[in-house]
Amino acid sequence: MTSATDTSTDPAANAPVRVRFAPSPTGMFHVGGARSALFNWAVAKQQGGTFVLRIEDTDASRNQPEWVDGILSAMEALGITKDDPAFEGPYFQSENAGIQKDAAQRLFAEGKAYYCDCTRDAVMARTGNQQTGYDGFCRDRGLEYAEGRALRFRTPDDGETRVVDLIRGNPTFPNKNLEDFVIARGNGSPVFLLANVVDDIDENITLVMRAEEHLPNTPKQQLLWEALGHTPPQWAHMPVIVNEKRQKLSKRRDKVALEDYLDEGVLPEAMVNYLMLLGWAPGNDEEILPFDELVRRFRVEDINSSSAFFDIKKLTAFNGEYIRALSVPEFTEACGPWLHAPRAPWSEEQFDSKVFDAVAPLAHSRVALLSEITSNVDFLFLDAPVIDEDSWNKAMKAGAAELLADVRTALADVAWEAEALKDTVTTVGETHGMKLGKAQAPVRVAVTGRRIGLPLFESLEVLGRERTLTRIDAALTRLAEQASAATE
RNA sequence: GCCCCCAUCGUCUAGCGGCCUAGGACGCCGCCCUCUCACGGCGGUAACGCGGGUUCAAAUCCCGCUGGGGGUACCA
Repeated sequence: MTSATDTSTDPAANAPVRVRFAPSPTGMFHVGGARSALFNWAVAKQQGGTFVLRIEDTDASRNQPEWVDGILSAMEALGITKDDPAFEGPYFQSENAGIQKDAAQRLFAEGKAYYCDCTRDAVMARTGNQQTGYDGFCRDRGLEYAEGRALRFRTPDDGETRVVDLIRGNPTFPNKNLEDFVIARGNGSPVFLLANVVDDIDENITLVMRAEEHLPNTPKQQLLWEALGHTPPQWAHMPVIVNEKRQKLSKRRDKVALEDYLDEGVLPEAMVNYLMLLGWAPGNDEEILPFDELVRRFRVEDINSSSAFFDIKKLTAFNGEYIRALSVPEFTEACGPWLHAPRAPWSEEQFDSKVFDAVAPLAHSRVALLSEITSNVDFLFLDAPVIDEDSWNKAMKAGAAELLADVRTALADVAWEAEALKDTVTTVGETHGMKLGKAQAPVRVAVTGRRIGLPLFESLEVLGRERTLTRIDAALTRLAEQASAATE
């Protein structure tokens, strides 16, 4: 005997799909939530259906109004926009409190739910301290409502509840394992299990696609759908996203806020593409694809059922691809936030957009995260380069001082143009028995502060002769100090 | 404890009984390009958890084991 059979009101079988994303505003927008939203969005977009955003704000103690704005703006960044005809909402669960309570009352009136005044301790004492759940003590006591009495749903004693899940087959739960769960608190407020179902019914949701952690809730919710006189929706439980230890990503121990990744310079498009590939593959051995194409190929049935590791390295690689696919002007535009305070270490007066434009093409392929742009170009805007000590120690070996001194002399009067600068350093290097690869190192560190970075001679050209010579002089001075300190 | 889910390279995955000597991507390692570092190009490394079945044939189906994970609230 299965309770999955419908009880009445059968919604039009071929009606356009209505999916929903129902986050609770209790913190930063989670990448796992982002993926859920995206998968649901993909289904709605592909099938000409509707995507409903519902804010589950019933736990007043943990909700913060500002988190709602965070959810909205994060979704906007992902391309899930209120302006799209497929988008509906946002609705707020708290605004549905009335019909949720009505539903609870109806269940009570029909004998499908009953009031219970058991405390947790009392239940524990009765069941022998085992975690076996509620024992049904109040089932037939005929209690009426009173402050402090919770309303419990009466689950079937036998049979089983089969959940039809698009991703994982048909998980089946013996009804005897389903305790009489609480649907309304002692103060009358509806609990998640009920509120969630009532809202889904109210919003005519036809496909509930959510994370696997909700799978154990599903038989209970399906029972509720039926008890309320409706045919349950289709279910699809997607795998959880895990950390390197294969545990569900949590805000406590893992970096999960979408905003954090965006702040580091992950392009939203790259994030969307990466997230879509967590638990699903578009086929054809292809990965980097525009969202529209991913939507075209998306199939709920093809979503994987095993958990997926959130691999920042691969995300970063995707981001590099997306950055390189940008035109230089687009790249420059995207770098904007990192070129000014507070993210940039230089002041507005020090910054020169023309100078940046000159090196942008060179930086373009060297950046996998937009935030990396600052360390690539900071030497152009800061008065003096930030010397990386490790780079200094590696580049300023024996002979570096002599070489630098000769380079400095040669650079004093040479046409200030990349090719000529390169020839100069090449020639000077040869007189010291160094190939260009080796000879450029001390110059690079003296001028940029690091041994890796943009092509040196183009950088010098943009920097200008005066500032270049000043920096070489500074390096020479430091070298001399080091030498005398070493001989003392 | 109980319930449920899951199981292919380190990672994300392709594979849905023969096209598999298991493909792609990230990572890693070489080589080429090269003023450093990147980019790009080329090559390499590396997986069907174990044991039983079913079948002419199994990574693919079934069972068991083992191992992971999720849930077990008057949170959502």
